[in-house]
Amino acid sequence: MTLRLFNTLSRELEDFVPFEEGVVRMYTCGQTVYDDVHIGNARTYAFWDTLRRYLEWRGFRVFHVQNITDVGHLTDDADMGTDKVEAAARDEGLEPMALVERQLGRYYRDMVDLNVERHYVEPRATCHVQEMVETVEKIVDNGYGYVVDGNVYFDVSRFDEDYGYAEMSGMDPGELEAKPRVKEDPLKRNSADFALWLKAPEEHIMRWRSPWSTGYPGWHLECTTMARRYLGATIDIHGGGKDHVFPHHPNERAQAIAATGKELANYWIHAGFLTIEGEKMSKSKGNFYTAREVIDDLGGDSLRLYFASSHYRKDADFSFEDVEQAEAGVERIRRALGRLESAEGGRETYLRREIQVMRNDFTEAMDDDLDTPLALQAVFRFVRESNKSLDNRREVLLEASDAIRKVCGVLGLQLDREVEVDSGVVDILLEQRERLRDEGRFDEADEVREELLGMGIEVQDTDEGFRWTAT
RNA sequence: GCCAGGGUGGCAGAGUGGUAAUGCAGCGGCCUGCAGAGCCGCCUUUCUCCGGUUCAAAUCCGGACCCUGGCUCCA
Repeated sequence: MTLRLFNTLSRELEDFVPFEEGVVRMYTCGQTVYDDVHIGNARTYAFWDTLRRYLEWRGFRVFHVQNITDVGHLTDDADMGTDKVEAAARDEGLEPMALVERQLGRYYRDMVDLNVERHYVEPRATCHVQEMVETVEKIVDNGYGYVVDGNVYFDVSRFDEDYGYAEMSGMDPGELEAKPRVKEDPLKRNSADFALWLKAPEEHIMRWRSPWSTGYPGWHLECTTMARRYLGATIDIHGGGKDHVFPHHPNERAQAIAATGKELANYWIHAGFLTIEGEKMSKSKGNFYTAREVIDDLGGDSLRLYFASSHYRKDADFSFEDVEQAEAGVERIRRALGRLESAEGGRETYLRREIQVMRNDFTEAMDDDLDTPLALQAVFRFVRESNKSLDNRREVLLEASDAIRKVCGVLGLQLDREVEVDSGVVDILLEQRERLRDEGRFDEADEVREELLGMGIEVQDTDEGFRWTAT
């Protein structure tokens, strides 16, 4: 069995073979920290996290770099050079870097609650401008860039002739036309060309020195430069949202090849969108939720299970109801773990075979381009098996719970519950209830149960006595 | 217009030629003092529509309809 990934470059499922045996170098496009992480961003970052954890499950050593963009590139109007970070900072009356630091804090809090692991390196764009300038110099030296009035542009038609530009997106550079709403930069030779370096207008705060002008880098440059800086000339996996299929990734790729003659990445992976009521969420329509509000409402595990329950390349239509469904699924898994870990066990060992079945099914599903919904099927099937198998030896039950935790861990589930209760009081009430039940005073026993429920303690009676969980 | 991807049962969502996974919700049963959880069964001859290929199609071919995204801000 080998892992197969859908490579946007070939539009086919391909066997995944890393450049160096046993090691995976991956780079994914990260957050521009001028605003809060929304659930669409969260889905994509959670997916990279699952991909990375799965590669590790498969035995690879993974170097995963995800950038932090702390400078805003351009907004709608390509000519004006307005910077998103700068614009957001102005709106809030903050210095740009103060805004960045605040948003970065919020970003990390979201990632922690989503159980997205820290990345190997999290390079910041503003720390690498000098290296971006060097990339542009190489591109110009190799004849793929041209300078006009302090600006530098990438010559797409020249690149297309030499290497082919349309491979990933299917977009023919000759047929590219700017949308009517975009004011075409008159300094470009062709519509398909894009900026490598732009001269900063007087009022522009973000500005760096370069051989061509005091200005700022084109927005495709940071990934090209930082991926190579930390992972080497050709990386294994480059990921991003599917909106990057064009123009961002073809341009990154073109820059990298133009600068060094080497392919930037062997596998290009693109994640689908989360929509709301069938429409892409966007700031202007206001139809989006922040990851924070969903996490606060339903918890990180619910969100991770919700994400895992649809395939990463497919668009998914977000609704709170669906996350609530996922929450119920998380509870089902948690209860099964509770049973396995607290049961006394018996003498059987047949559950061991089922553990192996689950692991195999899980791996097979994940090998098929990270089919997490199918992988979940294996988990839930095993949950049912284990619920029926508490007559197995205790060590087997613990193996089973460990297997569930590991497999769910790949999907980013933590499955632990915060318990903050005064166990002394709880124990007294539980004891009291048992006594009342023994005496047949059920009405009073039920009152105690209600009282416990009010404290967040749910009591359940089982064959082996009562059990309680914190809600 | 050009490029890309979709339409599966109440909901979500797998499934690329051979009885439609799995989860959620609902209903019935077992269990229970009751409840919950758990287990068993049902909802489920149907996969947007129309043709075709095949012993056999949600799955392959042809056509239609509908939806979403990208086309230089975007996960």
